[in-house]
Amino acid sequence: MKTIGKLAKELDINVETVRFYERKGLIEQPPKPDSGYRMYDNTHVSQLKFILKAKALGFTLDEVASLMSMSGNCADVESMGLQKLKLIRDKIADLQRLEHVIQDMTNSCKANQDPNSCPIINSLN
Amino acid sequence: MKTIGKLAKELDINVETVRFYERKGLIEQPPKPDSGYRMYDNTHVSQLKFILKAKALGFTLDEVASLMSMSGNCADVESMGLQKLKLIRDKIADLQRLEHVIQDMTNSCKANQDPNSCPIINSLN
DNA sequence: GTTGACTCCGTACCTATGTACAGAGTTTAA
DNA sequence: TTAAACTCTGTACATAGGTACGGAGTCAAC
Repeated sequence: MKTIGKLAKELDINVETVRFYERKGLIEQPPKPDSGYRMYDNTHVSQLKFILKAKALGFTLDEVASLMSMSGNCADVESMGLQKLKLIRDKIADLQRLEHVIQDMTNSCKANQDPNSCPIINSLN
Repeated sequence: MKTIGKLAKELDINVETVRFYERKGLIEQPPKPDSGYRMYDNTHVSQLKFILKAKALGFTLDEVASLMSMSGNCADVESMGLQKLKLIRDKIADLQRLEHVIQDMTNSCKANQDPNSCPIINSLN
């Protein structure tokens, strides 16, 4: 059993973040003995690690909550993964379009001989 | 000369957005005759189109402000473009890593035979 | 000339994910 | 035993880019 400070340090997150996740209902309420201090055990550590990993994969906190409540229903989880996958791919496609546009623009800048005008600014006008 | 409502409609943006950009200093202050109503001309239309195009390329409003104030200094503009390009490429790389991880996960789900466990949930635990 | 549409200003609200702080109580180490 | 460190609750603040609203004034059409 550890206090919130130890827990946060162990997971390298902020104390306030732990309380924030508690308010959001993402982690179980820890028991609070006489002192009023939250006391955490390894269950909470596991839950928080789960949240942090899922977050790192790009799931929002609401999605993490869903994932946790699906507890093992593989079809549902897979469907959520596929949905996220589609989102990621769409975003990649978006960014690649932007990449090419901006690449072209900066190339025009490099080729530009006229010091009094800029191809990027011109194409935005 | 047109009022803010006509302008907003022409550009298909919100009236409040126009005022918001004005507060941010992105567009010139329009004259306000006796009525107190803002009156816009084609200069403002051009400025707003510039903003909308730059925004669509992924520039933040602060960056748009910089772009507009660089007025023609091609080297500065190019440098900003290259910076944005790097950011976009980093983000793409990030997303591609995620894409592969989640792809692998959902593939494991498809291959999964055990109805009582989910490879995605397991790998997050 | 009146009614409805439009505009004004200032401020609050929204999303998502936290972070910070004030003032009070608790625990721990020297 | 006392000072430092920690925790509590509740609320405000932060980012970015807007959106919404209240109450008052103005304009346009019938």
